[in-house]
Amino acid sequence: MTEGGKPKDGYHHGDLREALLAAAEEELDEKGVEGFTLRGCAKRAGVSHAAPAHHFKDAEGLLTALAAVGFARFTAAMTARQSTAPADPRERLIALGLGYIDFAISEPALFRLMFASGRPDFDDPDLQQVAMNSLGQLIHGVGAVRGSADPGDKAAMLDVAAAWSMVHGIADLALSGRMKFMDEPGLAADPDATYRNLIERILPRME
Amino acid sequence: MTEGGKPKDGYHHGDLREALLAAAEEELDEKGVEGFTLRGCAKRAGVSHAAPAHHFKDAEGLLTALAAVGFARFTAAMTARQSTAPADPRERLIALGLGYIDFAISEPALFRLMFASGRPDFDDPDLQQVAMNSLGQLIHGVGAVRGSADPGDKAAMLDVAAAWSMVHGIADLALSGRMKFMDEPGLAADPDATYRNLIERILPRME
DNA sequence: TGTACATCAGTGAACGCGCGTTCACTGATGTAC
DNA sequence: TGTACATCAGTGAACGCGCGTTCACTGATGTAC
Repeated sequence: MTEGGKPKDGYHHGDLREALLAAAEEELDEKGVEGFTLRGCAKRAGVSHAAPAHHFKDAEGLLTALAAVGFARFTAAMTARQSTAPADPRERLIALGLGYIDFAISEPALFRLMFASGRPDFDDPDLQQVAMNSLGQLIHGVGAVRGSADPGDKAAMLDVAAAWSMVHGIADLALSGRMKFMDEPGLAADPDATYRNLIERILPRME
Repeated sequence: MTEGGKPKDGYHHGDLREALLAAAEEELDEKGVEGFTLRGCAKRAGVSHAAPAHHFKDAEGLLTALAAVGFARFTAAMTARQSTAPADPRERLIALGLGYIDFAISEPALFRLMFASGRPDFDDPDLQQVAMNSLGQLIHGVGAVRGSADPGDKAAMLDVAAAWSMVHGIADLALSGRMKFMDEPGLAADPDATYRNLIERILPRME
């Protein structure tokens, strides 16, 4: 079997499942959740339109798997940002938030699929698992800022909700172009500085 | 001509435009942005599927008009909440935010259409106007909290972005069921108190 | 080492469906005279 | 007040299209013997 999802021979694909996921991502980027089509994915993968049925039950099945890939990448984006941050818990939480926003902006279609569409099956155990991992990362980051206080009590949950809401709001507004009004008053070049300024506002109450 | 969008006679409708907007809202509620269909709207309005063409160019035209209706109602939801709030600018801004969240939760399909879909034509002047009104209300509310400081400078824009992001994030997460994790630690009955707690966190830096 | 066979991934033709669009039409209304 | 006519909202049949689904099939692989 060849590596990397390349065709194995002219007939059997070798790793059509992976190829379909990649195709589905392209399809999603270009057509959006609304125009997403199973036939389109098959065509992109260079395969007959009946072939996907061997790997995914239907379009929702493919989108569910794609959403799971998205959450894994989402977690990775947050980790990546954190890995370049100073050890200070506040800095690490800010970095996590910037990673969250990074992901939304660089993969808008995937972000929309994950957070603003009803198409994936969110009861799917795999999807729930990876989504939980992402949330866990956030809970952990907030917990570190809070120090030794109980990570499960109401105050902690409120802190998590505050951090999540702020960061998610920034991401969603930025992704849909609604942060453009910020470009006018000559701060121009550095959106990260803007986002950092916003995220910092939720820190004071957390300590 | 009869009032209220009722049929005028068996043939001409009387106010099909309004009836189609109402039908489109139902269609959107039930099918979501993804399943929205012009034929479905016509059927709901009790009219042949070719009739809408006399009032809207196509499905996008109808959705654009519906989004405009949505923004008008959105503004009204914020105003309604503010009208029951104490005169204190901070209380009024919190009320505005709660109105924002109210709207998202009570009209999720419309909110999605307005903030998380590419289907309406956001370059449409009418739509842009009503959307601007909503944003203007927010800018005004933040300005009141900031007092006499320049409402157009960078600090003011950052305050607006902070308030907007927080409130929008809460709304979007609540609407997609992702605030459910807050239900566990026995705060149960009063989501408004939770949202208020979150919104209050962005006030300190604004004064 | 070679042959038979089960397995299963992929093909391609066929289907029915709902969609948007077009078009000749019809019925109601309002206005000119 | 009555008649002719232009206007325009709505009808319903027809169309082509792309979709998902089904089905008999074919080709490659791996395993039993």
